[in-house]
Amino acid sequence: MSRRQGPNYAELEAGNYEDEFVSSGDSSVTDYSDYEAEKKKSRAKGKKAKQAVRKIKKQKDDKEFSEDELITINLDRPPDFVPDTVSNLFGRADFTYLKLKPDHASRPIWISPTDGKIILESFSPLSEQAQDFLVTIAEPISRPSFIHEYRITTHSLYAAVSVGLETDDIISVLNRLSKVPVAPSVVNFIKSATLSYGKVKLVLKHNRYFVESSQAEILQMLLKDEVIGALRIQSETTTTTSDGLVQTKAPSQGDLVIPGTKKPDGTYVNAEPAKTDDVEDIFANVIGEGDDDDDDLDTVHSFEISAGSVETVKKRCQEIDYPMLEEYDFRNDTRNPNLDIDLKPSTQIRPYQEKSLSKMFGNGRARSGIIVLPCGAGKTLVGITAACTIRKSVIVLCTSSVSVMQWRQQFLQWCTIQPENVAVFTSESKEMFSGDAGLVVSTYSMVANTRNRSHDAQKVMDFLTSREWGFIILDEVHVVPAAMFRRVVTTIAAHAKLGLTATLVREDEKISDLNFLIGPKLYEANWMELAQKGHIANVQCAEVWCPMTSEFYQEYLREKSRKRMLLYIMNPTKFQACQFLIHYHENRGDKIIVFSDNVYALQEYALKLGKPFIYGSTPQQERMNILQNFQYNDQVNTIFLSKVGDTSIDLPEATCLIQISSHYGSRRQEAQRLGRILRAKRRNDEGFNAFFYSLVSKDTQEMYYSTKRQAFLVDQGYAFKVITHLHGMENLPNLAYSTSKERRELLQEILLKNEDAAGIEYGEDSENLVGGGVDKRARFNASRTVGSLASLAGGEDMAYVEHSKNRNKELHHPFFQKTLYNKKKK
DNA sequence: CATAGCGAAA
DNA sequence: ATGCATTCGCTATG
Repeated sequence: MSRRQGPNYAELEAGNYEDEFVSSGDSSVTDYSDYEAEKKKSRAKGKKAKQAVRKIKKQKDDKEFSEDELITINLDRPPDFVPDTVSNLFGRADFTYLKLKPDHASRPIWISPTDGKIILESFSPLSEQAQDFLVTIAEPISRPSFIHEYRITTHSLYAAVSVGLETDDIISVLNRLSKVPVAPSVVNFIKSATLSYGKVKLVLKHNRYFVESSQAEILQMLLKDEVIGALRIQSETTTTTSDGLVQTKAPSQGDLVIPGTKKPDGTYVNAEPAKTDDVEDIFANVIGEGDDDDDDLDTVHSFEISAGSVETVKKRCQEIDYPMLEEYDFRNDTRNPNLDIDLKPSTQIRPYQEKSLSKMFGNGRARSGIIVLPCGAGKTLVGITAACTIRKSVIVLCTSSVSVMQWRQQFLQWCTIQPENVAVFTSESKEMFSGDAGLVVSTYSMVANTRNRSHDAQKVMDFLTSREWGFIILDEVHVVPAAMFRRVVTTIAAHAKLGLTATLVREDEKISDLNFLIGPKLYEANWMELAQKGHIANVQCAEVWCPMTSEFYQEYLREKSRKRMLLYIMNPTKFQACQFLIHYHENRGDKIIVFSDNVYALQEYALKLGKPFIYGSTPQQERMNILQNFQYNDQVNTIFLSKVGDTSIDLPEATCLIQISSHYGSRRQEAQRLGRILRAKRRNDEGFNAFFYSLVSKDTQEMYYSTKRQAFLVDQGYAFKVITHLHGMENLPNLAYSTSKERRELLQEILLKNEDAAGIEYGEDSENLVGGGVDKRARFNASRTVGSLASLAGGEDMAYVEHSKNRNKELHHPFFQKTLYNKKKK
């Protein structure tokens, strides 16, 4: 299969380079060449790593190829293949001089010599293992169906080293996977970037912070640094050697078992994938559960710094390319009391959850870092399992008090922790656990609050800051402002930190902050892969182009940006499309969520269609009421949500999502919203089971934003289908705004509403809508006849037609009556 | 004493 | 630069 595909593709692609990237004067500038080839030779490796390296060396096809053996890329083929699915591919540089290895067809990746970009053919049989490896050592840039793009950066290499990979492993595996010999520039970059990585550790012992390394020279070097040297604390209580450093015994490793990874028959899930050939063996050794420690030395050296200067030192270390790893040797921590917590025997964790945890606990200690999983993929369970592995006091921070209750509930559901050991710290409940160790769930704002606290809150805060925490879980790390984060991380003394997020937006200032505030990215899941394996829903994404009606477009052209927005959101055609899609999917048996950023539009839409809606000022009680009805009441199949739905509302499983206002091109929001229907994990083998629509008014600004917003999802491999015509929409009974009179009235209303935009008072009506009640405003469209929809001209129909009405309903099990968190009294 | 409503902050 | 949603603590109300 790939034998056949590989060469073809390679040649086509090669041919294409010639045509597409002629004369490459402006190849992207890179600092790779700046790294001189010969720094110091990398130090002796740990035994396991050595074994892995030896094993690779043994592979027959890993030999060096002589110049004669390499194939010059054929430039005479026509450029059949246009690589527009991958952002920029190799830029505009000319790589036709690269020589292919003779067996390039069986090797899945290309590596650019100039900027560390890696292209992976995801149809290669080796692709899955290669992906495992590449996400470890490189940043995923774009992962559509056939070709994936990665990039090696200093950050990604840092992450690779911190999960236990060594310089030589990285280079040899890369070389083995690559169709072309890995360029010396790339090798040198990897060497020089990783040489200093993973050598310095930050260790919290007895509430004091130590900078630790197995190499005294490195610490001496750090102490000579003007920033770090000044922050050192000389303490009398510890004995120091002649060089001024403290010497202690290096922590030893052992056989750590992550709970939940055992199958019922007692065998490890780990051992499950049958090794079919040596290739997999290599990957298991090199990438897999890399439990090799950094060195075999039995002593480590350290010096102390104050808790207050931790952040400065960490930042400085990052700057001088000696980033500190934070590790917690929890099994040898006798000072902090153990927490009696374990996963319930029935709890099984999934392979990718286990994989992410194995990155965290790879060397028998708990590494600090970030795990990236799409929403609905069980981030919470990963956090809980990690807590059950460490078995020390845990503190969980989330963004809202709603998720606080969810975390609490999940902990009680999945593991054996006693309810009296669980404390909730929010504005409405300020608890402390009574035992030696326990679990605290709180919010960022509660902990990071700088304003004056109530007396109780202060008492709890003192409790939190006075003790040493084994583990801190930081939920939704991407939303927390850096400043607040800083405060949290510095005020709470925690040995291990785990950040959880669904979307780690790259090339963002905040993300690099996270790198030294929490740690490197330990694991990032591939959405498509999870969907294929049935862990999350398979989603069909579509962008529906709704032409503006002529009246609206006239006004649109006249108005300023502020009013323009309202006009294209309230575009009658869009409204009709929305109405049609709701109708269509309700008949399919879907549960539908409609998102609108704009509160005014949200209310207009919802009221006119007679659907319940939730926005900021909807009281908590009523939200619950609406959500309960949405989940269990067959009459309520559609709800409208404002931005509240993005975070902090526990949405029941919906299967269809419609976006009517997608302003401000935020990729993260788009991803987050898509995540709302990923939870609906059904029988994926039957095709798509969730639908995501973006309604866009044609020829307006929206088009631009929409493309921007989709970028993240496209990079994750989602294909957006453009729908220009909704088949059958004209025949929908009660189609709104089907006469020009109605449209004119709407336009008048909008232009009027625009003036007094502040005074919108429909909030009080919303309780009437629960349970499918129809608002008085809905009667206007009660018996309208269908008008012609000349404006909705277009070629394509909706691409999929499914008529099994009850398919999706089957999975709403009537007996799943969830206990209401707000029924609970403190 | 519980709860709703308000303003401030970020 | 602006809108939206959040949370916290205070205060009025029965």
